[in-house]
Amino acid sequence: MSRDLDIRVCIIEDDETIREGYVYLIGNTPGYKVVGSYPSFEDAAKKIATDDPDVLLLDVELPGISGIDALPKLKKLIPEAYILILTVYEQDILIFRALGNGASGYLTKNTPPEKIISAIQEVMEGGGPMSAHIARMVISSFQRNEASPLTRRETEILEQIATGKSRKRIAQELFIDLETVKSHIKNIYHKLNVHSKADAIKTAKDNKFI
Amino acid sequence: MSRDLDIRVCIIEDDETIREGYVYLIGNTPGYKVVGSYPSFEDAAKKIATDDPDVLLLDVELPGISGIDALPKLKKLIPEAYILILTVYEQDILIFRALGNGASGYLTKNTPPEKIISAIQEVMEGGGPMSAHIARMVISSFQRNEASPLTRRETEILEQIATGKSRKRIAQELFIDLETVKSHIKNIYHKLNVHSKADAIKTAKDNKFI
DNA sequence: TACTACTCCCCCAAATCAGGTTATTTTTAA
DNA sequence: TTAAAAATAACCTGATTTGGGGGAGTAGTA
Repeated sequence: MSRDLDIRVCIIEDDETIREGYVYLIGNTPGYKVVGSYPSFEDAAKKIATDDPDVLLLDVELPGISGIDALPKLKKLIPEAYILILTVYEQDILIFRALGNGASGYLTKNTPPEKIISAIQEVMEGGGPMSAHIARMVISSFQRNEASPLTRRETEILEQIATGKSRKRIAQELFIDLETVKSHIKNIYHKLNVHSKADAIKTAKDNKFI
Repeated sequence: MSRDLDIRVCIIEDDETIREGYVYLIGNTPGYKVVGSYPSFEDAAKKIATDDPDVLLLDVELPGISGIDALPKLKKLIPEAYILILTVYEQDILIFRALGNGASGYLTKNTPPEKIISAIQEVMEGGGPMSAHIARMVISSFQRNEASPLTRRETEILEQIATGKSRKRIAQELFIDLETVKSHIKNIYHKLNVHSKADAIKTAKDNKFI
């Protein structure tokens, strides 16, 4: 019999073999308890709220609605639970959408069993478990392109523009003349080969200049 | 004698006791080699390029120039090396500035010795080692505020505004009338109690509405 | 039914933006 | 220490955008 303080885990995974593997792994680990396991979001939706899980292991590639799109809905059904993504995909778009939609961790499926258990433990203790490559991609998303053609001041001004501030306001806050700001902007446009704020911001963000 | 394939590690840490601790730990781990250890960036700057480290352990609170501000300069001196931040500070501003300035990992000083070793290993293999709390903070930075007062369309439009696009262009890309965009913006301003693009963007970002 | 979200219309004045050219001073790097 | 790069500022023009006021219809939902 499982104790009351067991960590309650739910699983949504369409591949039966893999799903049963997780159920077996977690069910046989002391301190953990599987309170629900489903092959799709649709199946889970009806019952998961009463399962009252602490942690949900979620596959991203599900039949019907994808795991990523299911995330916000699951969040509403079980707002207190932590959701860990388990997937074979390591595409940046998927990762960032998953994290943006409320996932608290992101593991690839080659994660060894003991690591899955420790990830569940970790997320319960306030951590954010991620596979090594995922963590690197997340960190990289914060980093700038060293080879930016923009000078320090130009970069600073373009960042300010990206916050929606007018040229006049930027001038005031940087203690320089409006004409100077305009000069910088002209130079930025020339360097990036654009003719508007929006295009400059897009180009700069795409290339990690800002 | 250390072999040629040892991972070459440098350390910049002002506290001598801690620094010597790291030197001892790493120097006595097979497969790792300490090629330099310094109490400040200024001391490191002269010699670190010839040390040719694979990984640099960097403290953020240094005498003179701070570790975070030293990061870009260190990157230029040793562009091939991975830099791991080691610190007692867990403030978000510090973390994001460090990652933005080129750090490949972020560890707190209560990290046990074996974890420091495995973090060095991990970063060499393409990972992004982070302490549990740091990882959670990084993940949280991607997440939205569920309690946003903005509707889906308003959020979408404010996001578009934040990319620098004009109302006309937003209208075209969303296939709605310019007047509709203006209506949404008025509603956004009212809800956020602001009177300009810049203030709306700032409020929305501060509160993670976008 | 009332409410919310989304859509569209009219009006207005002020402010901002994009582009051109030139030129001085300050910083940085060779 | 000198040349190059970066940052600063000026003057010009015309087109575009912005913020704010009002009102109103439609669809979907509680």
